[in-house]
Amino acid sequence: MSRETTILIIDDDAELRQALIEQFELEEGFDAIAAADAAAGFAAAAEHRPAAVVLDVSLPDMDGFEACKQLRDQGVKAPIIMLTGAAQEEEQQVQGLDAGANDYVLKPFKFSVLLARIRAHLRSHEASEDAVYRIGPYEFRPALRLLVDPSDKKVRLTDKEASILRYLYRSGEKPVGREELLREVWGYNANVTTHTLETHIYRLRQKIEPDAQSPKLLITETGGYRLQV
Amino acid sequence: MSRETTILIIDDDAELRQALIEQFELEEGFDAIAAADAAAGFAAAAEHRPAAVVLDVSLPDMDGFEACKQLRDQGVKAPIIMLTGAAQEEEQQVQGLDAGANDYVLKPFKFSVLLARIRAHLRSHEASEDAVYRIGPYEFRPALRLLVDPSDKKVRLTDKEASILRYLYRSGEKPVGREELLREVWGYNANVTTHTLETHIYRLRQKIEPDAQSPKLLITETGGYRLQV
DNA sequence: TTCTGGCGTCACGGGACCGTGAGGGGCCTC
DNA sequence: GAGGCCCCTCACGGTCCCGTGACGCCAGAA
Repeated sequence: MSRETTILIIDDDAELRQALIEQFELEEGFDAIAAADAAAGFAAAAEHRPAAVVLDVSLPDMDGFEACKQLRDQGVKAPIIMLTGAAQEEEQQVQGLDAGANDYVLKPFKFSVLLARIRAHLRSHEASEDAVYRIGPYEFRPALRLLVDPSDKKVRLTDKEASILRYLYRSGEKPVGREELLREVWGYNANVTTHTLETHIYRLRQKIEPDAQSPKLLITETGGYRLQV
Repeated sequence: MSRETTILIIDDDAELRQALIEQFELEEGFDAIAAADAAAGFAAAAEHRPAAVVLDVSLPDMDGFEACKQLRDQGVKAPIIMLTGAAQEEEQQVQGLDAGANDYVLKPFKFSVLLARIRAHLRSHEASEDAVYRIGPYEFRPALRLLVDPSDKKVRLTDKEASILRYLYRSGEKPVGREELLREVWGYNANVTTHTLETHIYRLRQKIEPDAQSPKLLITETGGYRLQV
């Protein structure tokens, strides 16, 4: 399924790359992709829109600080964690953080530490305006209430529609009961009926389903709805 | 002025506390407040709503992990940076980050490193849904388009009103020209006149100024507006 | 078969939000 | 003092959003 959180690793050390990919994928259930130099990293970032980036400070074609800046210029809002093996650390840390990195981890590091830091950044980035979810063929930006399809066409969602979609997304592929959805979107003392919710689902489908008659993304389950991500 | 970014330091080492306060205040222009134990820290967090928290792992009345969790439970969404002097670091780092901390810095540390990390967190927290600004007597939550006054009364803002207020806030006390504000709020090719903006300012004043006739917060300057924070 | 409950479809009306028009006050310049 | 400019005030109408009502379809139970 396409819902996995994607981590991009940019490092010229093939061994480390491979080790990180394996641990992210097998032990943590992330999607991990890797690039050996900055140029490949930029391309991968543009294509896969990773949820986080692990970036080595020394790359064959560019130094990591410059790469970090260029990633930001390229529009990458995801957390960037820089890795270093260098000795004179303090100044580099400051430099890295000022270049737009979110964190700076010294080699050698324990995988568990890197992982905990990535998790912390992902967690705090969740609540960010820049957060981007992938739903079927769409890019979904909850804070902007916007869906962007592959041909870059933009669909504006209303407040309620975006809230529904966000809650369904965060529930993964688990079906969400109508009552639960009402509570989450309308508040604990929702004084609307499930019929109102059904109407919003109807309108949402008109916007996101190519064929609203046979929904492929926003599936009806008995008692609720589910997102086919 | 009340606009300074407030940093809360919770540490039982009086010397370190004093050194940090001085550096934050004198060298960096932050407001710094300090507490010697967790209980005092909770009270200070509730009262001052700091933009970031520096938290020692070992406190007289509670360990730092527990303190971190309680801060979160208490509703503190600001970045929390934990400090440690302990030797067995890795496990503690993971534990701290899992407890809800955003970062974990080892003692001894260079002040410049701590500062760079705080800056990085403040920067990324700016774009968060949880960001809270202080405007005059109000708490302003841009993502929720909400103003909360001292008596906890809530004022809902419209989209445009919130955007205007956010941009003015981010400009500090510098006056912002009408054209600039139009560009920022309505987009680069705004096809509305400044008269539209003036009307929104009028409506905003109706909501936030006790006496809309003589504005105390949203001040008219020649050519634009300024926020008296 | 008929009935019933769950859900989809669609139209209607009210309210919120926003842009604009009309008018007015204050200040400066001629 | 007349005119012009900047800005405030407030009302009007259009559009979007949302809740609800009315109706229809389908499946399972009676």
